[in-house]
Amino acid sequence: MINITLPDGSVRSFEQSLTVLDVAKDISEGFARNVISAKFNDTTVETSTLLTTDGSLTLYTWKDALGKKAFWHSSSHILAQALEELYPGVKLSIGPAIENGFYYDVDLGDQVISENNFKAIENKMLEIAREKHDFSIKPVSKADALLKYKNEGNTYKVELIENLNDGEITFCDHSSFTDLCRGGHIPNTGIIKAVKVLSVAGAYWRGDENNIQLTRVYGISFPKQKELTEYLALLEEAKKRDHRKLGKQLELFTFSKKVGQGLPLWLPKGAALRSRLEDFLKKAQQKAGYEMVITPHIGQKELYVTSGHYEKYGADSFQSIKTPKDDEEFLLKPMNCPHHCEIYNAKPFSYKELPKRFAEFGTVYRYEQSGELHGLTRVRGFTQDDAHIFCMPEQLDQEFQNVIDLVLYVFGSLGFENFSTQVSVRDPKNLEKYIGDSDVWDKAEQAIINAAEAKGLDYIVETGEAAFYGPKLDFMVKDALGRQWQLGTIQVDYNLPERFDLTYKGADNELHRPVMIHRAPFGSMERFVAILLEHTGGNFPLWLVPEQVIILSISEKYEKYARKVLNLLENNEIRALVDNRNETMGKKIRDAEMQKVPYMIIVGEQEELDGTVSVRKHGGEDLGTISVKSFTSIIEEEIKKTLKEFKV
RNA sequence: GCCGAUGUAGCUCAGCUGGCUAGAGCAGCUGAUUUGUAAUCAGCAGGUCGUGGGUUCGAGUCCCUCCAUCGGCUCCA
Repeated sequence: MINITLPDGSVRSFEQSLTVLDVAKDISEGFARNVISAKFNDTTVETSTLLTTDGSLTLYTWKDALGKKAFWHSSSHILAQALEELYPGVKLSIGPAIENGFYYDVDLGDQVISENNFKAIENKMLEIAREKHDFSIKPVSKADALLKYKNEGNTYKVELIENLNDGEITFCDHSSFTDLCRGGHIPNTGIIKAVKVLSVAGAYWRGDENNIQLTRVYGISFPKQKELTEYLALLEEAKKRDHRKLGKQLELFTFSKKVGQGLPLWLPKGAALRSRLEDFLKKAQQKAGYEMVITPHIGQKELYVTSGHYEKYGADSFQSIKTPKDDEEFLLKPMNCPHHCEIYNAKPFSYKELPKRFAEFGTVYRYEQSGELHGLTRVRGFTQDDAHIFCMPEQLDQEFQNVIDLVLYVFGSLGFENFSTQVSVRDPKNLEKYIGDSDVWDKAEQAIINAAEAKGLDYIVETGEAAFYGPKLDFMVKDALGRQWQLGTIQVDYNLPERFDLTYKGADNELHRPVMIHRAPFGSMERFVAILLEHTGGNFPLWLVPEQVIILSISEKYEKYARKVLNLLENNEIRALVDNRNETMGKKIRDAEMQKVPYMIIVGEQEELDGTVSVRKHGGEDLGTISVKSFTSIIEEEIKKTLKEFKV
């Protein structure tokens, strides 16, 4: 007699051992047809797994995240089989399910896969799928497992197996195909009805660029053709929100081959938008007790030797700028902290004056690898909304929490709700990557976790993601295609104060060392605007948008009245412009719609006579004919709703 | 930096297996039209086909170099 507990707490008793699928059938035949994977006592199992003991069982269908995982994991086996058949001699390495689909990393020798081959791979995969092969898991001894792959000359699998213990090695079979595998499959290949090979890329073995580069084939699969079609349509939709496309369309920024790659040029509308963002933050920072400072774009090499940046990044950065005569060397500043440390050092501070909070929209230059550049999200010259807080150790927790409040305020004002927070700490296996004593790092990491806890953030801890001088709390947001980007960041640093010999006079009349917080709520203006573009699809909040209102005159006869309305709006600090082109109303509306102007005002004979305006919102909503005054209050109300004051 | 792909007018794209002065729509300019909620009509102008080299009687089309961009990998102070 065995008892199986289901997620709802109910217990089902069975006379004898039975498979996962049997339990599903016991619940309902219909349900059982949809069950594709399961978890038994926290271990992923197959639907064919025989249950011999009491335990709790969770059954998954395609609708569950773990069901999808099993589906895509199984699909990657089929991809591997297809590749083996199409590319003789291919060596398999690893092939997991990912957030959207799966991939397989293979060593093709001197064969090459390109987009032209995708169709053939898909067809082969579908052919295998249609044959409805069962997936079956079998235990294999380490010796046998090694023997198989040594015979095949597959060093990747051999390396993987060598790191496994005897007794925990399993192979998964379907059709004529066998692969080293931990398990977690769907019942048979026939469930996979639609397959798409999405892309092919190079990927270093074990993620290490010193290793050989394998070929990574990305794919996705679905139980219905319709779902694949919908997914591909979704991808197409997402591409329309690409900030590079929108930035061009809305004339916000551009790049020039002559100026250089990764060096963004802000166009008038983009520059205005950006300075509006800066003003917004300046206002909040002023309330929070920050003081603005300004520092130059270059600094003596010695400055970065002191900070430790030169040793860490000097070789892979823009190289030094030399002077005509003397043997001086300057570097383009890759960050603002060393400059701010010297501002702190400009005069002695008493503990009574701390914390000092120096803020600057500081433009920095970093030599990013060419393959890394990406629109406005990864560039070589960018402006950080930087600030450095110098405080006493006992002020650290409170200061850090205050910064979290500021970041949350910034995100809230711009409608970022789907962000995640991560605490980035040292990689304990690579301590040589970091400067400073271990106990100081412990303190810093603890301070961040304390603050994140105090603010109730739902954070994850990422090891190895810390900056070389200190751990950080990062605010991550996804772009249109689901790629994760770091925007806001808050970092605790005990090291630079040491290196720059920063001090304050304590109540005990002794000199003490302050702690430093680096922080940037936006992260960088470039990246923030990019992600904001992708999130809003170019429909910025009203307070931020380049043009809030466009006034469309029906004909030249009403241009004078249009100017009058413009004037009234401008008096109320509403950003508006007049479209008095000799075009039809339909054309003017179409153009304004494509420029994503939030409000269109139409003025003709009727409006001029009554002193009113006809209002159309972006997207087509008709607000009717109203007075200019009530229109301005509509605008003011909408702004008030999204843009709240920062409360300290 | 590495793997794969792409690069034709300001923008979006066509140009088959190499063959006469490289096409279209939009944007621009000129003119007509004076317009009521997503494209009025006509005309004009605009391109050393990313760059440099090569193959060929002949290259936008084939090959190589470099540059830039895109999708990944690595990296990200």
